[in-house]
Amino acid sequence: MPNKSRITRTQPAAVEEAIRRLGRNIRTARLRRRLRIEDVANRIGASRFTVADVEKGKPGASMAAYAGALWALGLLEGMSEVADPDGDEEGKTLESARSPKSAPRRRRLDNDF
Amino acid sequence: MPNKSRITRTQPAAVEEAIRRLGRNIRTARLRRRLRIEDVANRIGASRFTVADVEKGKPGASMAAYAGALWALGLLEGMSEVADPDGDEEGKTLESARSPKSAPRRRRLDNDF
DNA sequence: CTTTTATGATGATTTTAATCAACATATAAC
DNA sequence: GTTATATGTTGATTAAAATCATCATAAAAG
Repeated sequence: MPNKSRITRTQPAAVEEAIRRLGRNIRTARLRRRLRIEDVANRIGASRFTVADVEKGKPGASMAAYAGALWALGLLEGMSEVADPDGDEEGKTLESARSPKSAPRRRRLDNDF
Repeated sequence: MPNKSRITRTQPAAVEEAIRRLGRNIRTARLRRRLRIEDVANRIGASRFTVADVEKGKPGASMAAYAGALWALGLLEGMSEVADPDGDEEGKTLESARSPKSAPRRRRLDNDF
């Protein structure tokens, strides 16, 4: 990351916690399968340090590292359900029969949020 | 990433596809909520470019970026279920009543996989 | 159609992720 | 207990992520 990388440092507590939990889950799954960190690393072409970061729930680690670890453990399918449009009830309710390709225009000075 | 960054380049097709799908799902959820890429970016303290990368399913983008986007859309909870130990039937079966803190020792020259 | 805004694309800059080496520690196997 | 292996830690190196600026394109609103 470059310029004032805010994203990896200033994150809502809920986000950091969710990532840490995912890391712990991955670690639990690996140990249950009797695999070493290095085994997982070898399967996805990464170093043991990167996989260790994933298990620690490091926010800055790449999605490729997390998804790769899940794949190596046979747990990738669960990721496809995250934010699945079919399960996004709130989104379906908000959607007004249309499927816009860009967000609606904002009026000038409409700095909401 | 540094030295010969393999992880973000050499990924199983299934991993890349799963990440792309997640990105598409995030985009769909955002549009349903009538939010701009920039709105999501502002909520998590990221640039619009980073959020755009997430929606494109860029493997190298950080987990913080993906999780942050999910959080901004109220979809973070789904992430907690990924690799959830309680739902990992295969893992539970493999686990032999014990909870080892490190993987089992490997005999010399046991370069499996 | 016109206007306005959201998004895409490219290139440059800066911070950091991913890597490796070396050593320390902890845990499993015996 | 001893031994061997898995994991943790620290610091250095290098490539890439995140950022920003700018311009181009596309789509919504009127």
